[in-house]
Amino acid sequence: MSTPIKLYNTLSREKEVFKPINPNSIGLYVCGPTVYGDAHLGHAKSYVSFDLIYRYLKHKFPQVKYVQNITDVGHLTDDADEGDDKIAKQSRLEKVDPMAVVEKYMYNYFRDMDALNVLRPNISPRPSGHIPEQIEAIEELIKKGFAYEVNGSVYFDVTTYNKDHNYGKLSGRKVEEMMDGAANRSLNAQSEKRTPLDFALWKKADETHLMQWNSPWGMGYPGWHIECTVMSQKYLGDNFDIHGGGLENAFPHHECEIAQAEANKDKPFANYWLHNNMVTINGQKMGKSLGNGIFCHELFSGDNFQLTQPYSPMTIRFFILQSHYRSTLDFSNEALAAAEKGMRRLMKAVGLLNDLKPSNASTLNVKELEEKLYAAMDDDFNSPIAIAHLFDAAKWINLLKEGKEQLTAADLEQFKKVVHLFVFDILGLKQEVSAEVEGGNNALTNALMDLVLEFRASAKENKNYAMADQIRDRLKALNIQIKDGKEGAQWEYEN
RNA sequence: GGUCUCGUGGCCGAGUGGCUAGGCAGUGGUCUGCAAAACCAUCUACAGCGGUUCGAAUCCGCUCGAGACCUCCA
Repeated sequence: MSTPIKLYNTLSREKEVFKPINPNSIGLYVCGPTVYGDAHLGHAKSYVSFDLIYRYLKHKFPQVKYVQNITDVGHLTDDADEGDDKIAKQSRLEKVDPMAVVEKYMYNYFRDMDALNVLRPNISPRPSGHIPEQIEAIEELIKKGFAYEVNGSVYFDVTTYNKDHNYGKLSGRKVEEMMDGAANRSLNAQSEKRTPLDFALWKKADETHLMQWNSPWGMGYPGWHIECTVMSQKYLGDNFDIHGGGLENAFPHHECEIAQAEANKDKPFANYWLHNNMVTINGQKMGKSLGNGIFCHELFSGDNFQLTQPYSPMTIRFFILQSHYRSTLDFSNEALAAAEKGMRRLMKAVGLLNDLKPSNASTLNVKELEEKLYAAMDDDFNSPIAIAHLFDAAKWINLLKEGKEQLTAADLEQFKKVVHLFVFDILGLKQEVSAEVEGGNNALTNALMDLVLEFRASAKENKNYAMADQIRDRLKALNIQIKDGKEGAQWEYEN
């Protein structure tokens, strides 16, 4: 399948045909988390979305280099230039080393993403491990006149940069307008910056600062934006294909990344900018200050006052994929419960694929289904449309099983292949099996269940419905559902 | 205040000039000893008011409402 992918590029504000720099190796950089706390529903949406994009690119191209940073220094609590380092602040709260904070939450992050079946990036670089590279880039910026040092800190000179470049081209802002806006706002008067728009490349650290490194400007630490510029270019080249991240980072973070990169290299940075949208909870933004945040592990356990029940990782993933990555996604228990039911129906059907028997003729158009699925994904990774088509496939599977539709052996093979490809490989869904099922002796269980169903069948034959219902009810209590059909009864676990 | 985005049926959520989105819930049916599951059928829409057009949920304007960024957040 070599149909072109169209993707919405924030730089142009329209859908563009994706033209890779090198079709044999796609470069994808996505802003990763600052690991000072556990991953929440917003992280889940963001990284499931980019996982979908990564998976689809991987399917369409021979190689995708996926780089996603783990921020472990330099991300401040207030704005890019003031306030405390988030990691340092958390380390004081937890009374452990900053890097212990990083280790803990990084592992938790990967644990939760693994549960969501998010594929790991090829490279997860950390800024603390790229201090020399960042210093080098800052020195180059100073040398080229795009940055200046004040008191051991270094700032990017937006005014100078904007003379020959367009600062604000990503977020659609104009420097003059931002200056006006900034002038009207009560910013700290004694700032070292020449203008409020300038941003920190390197910050001076006093003795009490927990994470600091030596530099040409004395002891300090890198600014937040420079890490992404340096690490993306180090692993993907000065000009690479796709840069992704959360919509809230378009300004200033991504704008600053572009400025740093294009000032230094004098060539375009990322060709395509992809931004995913946010999660709202009952229509309201999810945020720390609102106290309505939900961690991934809370979703999985149900342990949060806003949750009426636990939701499995695949339910969360499916819920996220049922909306488009550029749309806001509104969380509610009702919506999650609906997603859970829908997903179970879909996955049950997919699980029946291998039981289907071929016929002499086909009554369904597999080729058309395949084309629709590709068309959906090619159109800016439209997973909700793809899922809608997969529900058609689920309906087909059930009808095929009942013999109401037919497929030839060749079509059936292709049908299985396509459904498996999109459900498992591209959408990244997987069958969820409870631990007790997985841990059980399946061969033995199957044999025992056959026996039980046999007894029930003979009870029914003798019109001993009390007995038949008792068997059904008792099995129900064990989370085993009996499904009567004209070919006899079947059973399955309800997770 | 500035910049931008969005308002779709009971709920979630696609679509974006004329063609069924889909899921969940509801209703009727097939099947069943009865259920469940599955399948079939079906109801409820495009915030409001103008305008453009043969035709608008889709384009334009205004009003109302919500949200994002500008200050930490995926």
